[in-house]
Amino acid sequence: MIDIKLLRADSKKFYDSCKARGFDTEILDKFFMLDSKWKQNLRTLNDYKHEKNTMSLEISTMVKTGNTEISKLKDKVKDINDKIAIIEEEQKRIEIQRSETVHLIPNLLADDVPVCSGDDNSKIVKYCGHARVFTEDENYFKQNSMNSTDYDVMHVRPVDHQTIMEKYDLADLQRAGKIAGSRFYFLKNRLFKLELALINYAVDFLSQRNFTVMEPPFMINYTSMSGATDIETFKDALYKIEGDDLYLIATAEHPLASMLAGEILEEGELPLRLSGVSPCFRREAGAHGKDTKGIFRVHQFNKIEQFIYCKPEDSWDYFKELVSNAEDIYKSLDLPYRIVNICSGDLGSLAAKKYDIEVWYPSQGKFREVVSASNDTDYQARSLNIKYRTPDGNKFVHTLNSTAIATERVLVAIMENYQQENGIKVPDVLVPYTGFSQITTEVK
RNA sequence: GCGGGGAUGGCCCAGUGGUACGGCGGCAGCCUGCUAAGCUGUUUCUCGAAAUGAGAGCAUGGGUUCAAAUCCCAUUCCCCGCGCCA
Repeated sequence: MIDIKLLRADSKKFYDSCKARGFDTEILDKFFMLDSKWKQNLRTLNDYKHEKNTMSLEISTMVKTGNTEISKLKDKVKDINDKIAIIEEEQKRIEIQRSETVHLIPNLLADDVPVCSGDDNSKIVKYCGHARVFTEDENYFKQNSMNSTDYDVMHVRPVDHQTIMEKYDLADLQRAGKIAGSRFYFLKNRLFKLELALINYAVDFLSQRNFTVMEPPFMINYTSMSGATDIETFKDALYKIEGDDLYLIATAEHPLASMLAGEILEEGELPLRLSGVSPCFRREAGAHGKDTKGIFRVHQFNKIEQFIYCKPEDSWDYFKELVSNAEDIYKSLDLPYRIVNICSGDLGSLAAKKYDIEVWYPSQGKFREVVSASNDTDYQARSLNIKYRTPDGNKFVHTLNSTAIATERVLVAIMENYQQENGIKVPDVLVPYTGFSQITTEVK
């Protein structure tokens, strides 16, 4: 959530930011309307309460001195109590409305976010790697990789991952569909082992970079979820457990962010580098018809997430650190990728800035998102009330998050980029984790 | 799931209906040749330009009362014991 004091003091910033994101600025107008009402009410409420407290004190001294003429005063206080009750009820209503409104106001944009909308307008920051590109995709590839010339031309379209999975008996989507529905899967044999290898690789990788690795709760309650996300917008994306106040997490970011809710950290504890390994559950409502085949877009996938709590003045440095950690992973896996500066119209409301890493998928002839790194500045920390102690008082920390590996998407990327005539080569860095270097029909 | 105990400011802890005691730590100042000790103040949130202004705040939500940390009801979490369980 945004800083109400800052909003009151510098409303123009917020109007500009909202416009750039394509948000309706009416919410800001609505906020100011409700806020002035709220302030007005608060004043009269406090005046009445003051009067009440004074009288109560008078009664107290009268009781002590044995004065019995207190019933008149009691009646007066009762009258005031009635008035207070009426205003308080109204104030509660206003507060709820105001808080709903405030939660709809998105974070202020960082200065270097491209102002526009639509995926195609996000700015390509960097391309890296050696790609395999089907002849027909050559122009598209060049246009979207800052004119990279580092690629092999394929004269036959590379095979898509669902075909590969079928051929080598690596998954069972049909039976998963039977028992759970579409967008679920059984991962089998060496593909499953490859997934375990990816998880272990990421865990080792992040441990070496000073992250505390952990497995978080896979379900959290409403309060935590709404603090960690923009829950009103994402309600349809989340699975709710019937009969309990629990939601399945859509990313480990949710528990990693809410775990410190309400806490005050010591300056020396920061930065706090945390990594969460968890399944992610997403309803993918509104994605009908998109990526319906295979395991690219599914209701349940595993992910290793990076999360950092830090001091406000350091957060842009840690943003770079998160992105370069992720980059180093894709470099080490030798997957061709580009980095995209997500434009204002596509940014989630928590993020001040977001970089995506997109890997080249040769069968699709497209770059597709595998990593999303955001600096949420103090927006998430304010909703969750996470501060740190400074000599000038307690201040909100900044929070940042980034994917390290979303395993299902990376498995797809490996199958597509590492395919050979009679199998899939395992990326070199993963071989120590898998114990095999090929996925073929011969061995399960 | 059952029984018992508990939750108070950054931390520890007191408080059986009258408006949060005390300590520790942190910060600021005073005192000191320096350090330590000592002394004084301060320590959460909100409204307010500010006040030597006011309000709120004792796990959460209700209730009783002129007045609730305190009494009543419900809920959450933690600890101990029992039960169940991969």
